[in-house]
Amino acid sequence: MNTVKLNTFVNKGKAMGTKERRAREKEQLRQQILSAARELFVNEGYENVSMRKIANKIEYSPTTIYLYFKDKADLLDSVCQETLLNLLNTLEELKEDTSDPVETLRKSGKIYVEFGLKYPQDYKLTFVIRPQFQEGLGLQEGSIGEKVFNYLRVMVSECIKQKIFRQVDVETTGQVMWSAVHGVTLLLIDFPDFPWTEKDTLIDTVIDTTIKGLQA
Amino acid sequence: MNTVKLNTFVNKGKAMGTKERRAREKEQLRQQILSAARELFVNEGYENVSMRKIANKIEYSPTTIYLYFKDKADLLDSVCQETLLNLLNTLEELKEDTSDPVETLRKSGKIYVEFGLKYPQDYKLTFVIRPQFQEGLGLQEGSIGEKVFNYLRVMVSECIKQKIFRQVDVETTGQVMWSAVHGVTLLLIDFPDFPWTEKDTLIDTVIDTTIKGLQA
DNA sequence: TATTAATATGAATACTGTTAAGTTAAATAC
DNA sequence: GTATTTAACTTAACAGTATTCATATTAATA
Repeated sequence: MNTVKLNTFVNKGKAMGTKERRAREKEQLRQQILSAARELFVNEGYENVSMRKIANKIEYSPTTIYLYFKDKADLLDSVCQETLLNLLNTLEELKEDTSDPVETLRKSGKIYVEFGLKYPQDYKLTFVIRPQFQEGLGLQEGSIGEKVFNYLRVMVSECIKQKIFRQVDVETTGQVMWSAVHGVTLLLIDFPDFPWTEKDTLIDTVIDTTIKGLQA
Repeated sequence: MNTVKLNTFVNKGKAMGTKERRAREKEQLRQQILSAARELFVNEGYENVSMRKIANKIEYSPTTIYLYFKDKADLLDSVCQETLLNLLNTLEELKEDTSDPVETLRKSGKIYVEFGLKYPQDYKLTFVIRPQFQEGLGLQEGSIGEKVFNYLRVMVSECIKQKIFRQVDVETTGQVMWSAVHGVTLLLIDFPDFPWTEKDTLIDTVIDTTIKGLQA
C-alpha cells in the first residue's frame, strides 16, 4: 500500500510528449466549449442558454463542461475575459503619437462605443450581466480589465499633463469619460426603438461634450 | 338554449355594488402580487425569483398569478411601470422656479442618479433587464417613460431658450445628459468594488462636466 | 334551491443547473 | 504482455423552473 510515484519527472521512453499532447487536447476542448458558449450566449442571451444546449452543440455530455469550468457563471466569466481582451486589442490598434492626446482620447471613445455596438450582446455580457453573477470584481492586479482601464488612465493623464484638461484627479476624469461612453453605448443597445438622434451624431456629441466639459 | 343576459345594466335589487366590490378585490390581489414580486425581484434578483416563490409569499397557488398577469415578463413590466412612476414623482417633487434652469437640471441629474443608487435593483430591472425581455419599447404615446423623458426635454429646452446651452438640437442635448447619468448610475451599481473616486464627487463631476460641455 | 359565472388549484409537461456514482479508454508499471 | 492507475467522459438523479389544462371550489344570480 501507499504506492509512491517515482517517475513524476523522470520520464524515460518514447512517451515523452504524451502529457503535452493531452494538455493540448484538453485546451482544445476548453476552447471549443468556450466558443460554443459565446455563440449561444450572444445569439440567445445568457439566461436562455442551458448547459445542455452548449453540450449538444459540441456533442459532449453536459457534465463534461463541468470538468473544464466550475459552473455556468465561470463559463460566462471566461467568455467575458476574451471580450475584454478583444476590446483592449481594438483600442491598442489605435496607438498613435500622443502629440494630440485629446484627439487620441476622442478616437478611443468612439472606438469603445463602436465596439459595444458591433458586439452588443458581448458588451452587455461583460459589463452588465457578468457583474450580476460574479460579485466583487474590482480591478484585480494584472487583470485584463485593469489593462483596459490603464489605457484610459494613460490617455487622460497625458491630457492633464499637457494642461489641456483641468488639473483635477486623473481617476475621476477617467471615470467621467467611462460613464459617458458606457451610458450612451448601453442606451443605444437597450432601447433600439427609442427616437434617438442620428446614432453617430449622438455618439460624437456625447464624447465631444464630455471632452469639452473636462477642458481647462 | 342560447340564454340571453337581460340584466346587464338593469340591476335591480340590493346586490348593486357586488360587481364593484369584486373588481376592487381583484385589483387588491393584483396589487398584492405586484408588491410581492417587486420585493422579491429587488431582494433576490429577477432571475432568482420563481413564480412559485411569489405565490408562496402571497399564499396563493402559482397558477393564480397567471389569472392576473400574462407571464413573468408581464409581471416584470408592471413592476417597472411603477418604478418609472416613482422616478417621475421623485423628479417632480423638485419643480422649482425655472429662473435658473441649469441649476434645476443639475439637481434633477443628481436626483436621477440617487434614485438609481437608492433602488439599484429597481433601476436595473427597468433600464436593463426589461428591455431584454420586452423588445421594441421606444417612447409610447402617453407612457410614463415618455413623461419622464418629457420632463428632461422641458428642462433642457429652457436652458437652450435662455441661451445658456448651445443652440443645438433639444433631443440630442437631452440624450447626452441621459447618457451621462445613466452611465455613472449603472457603473456604480454594477461595479461596487471598483476603486471609484468618492461617490458623490464622481456623480457631481459627471453632471457638472456634461453641463459645462453643453454650455454655449 | 338550481344555475351560472368567477376564481383558484392539482397535476402534468418539458425544461433548468448541478452532483454523485459509474463507465470507458488510454497511459504507465511491473 | 498483463495489471494497475489515471484521466476523460457519461448516465441517472435531484430539486428546481415557467407554463398549461382540466378540475374543483366558491360566490352571485335566477
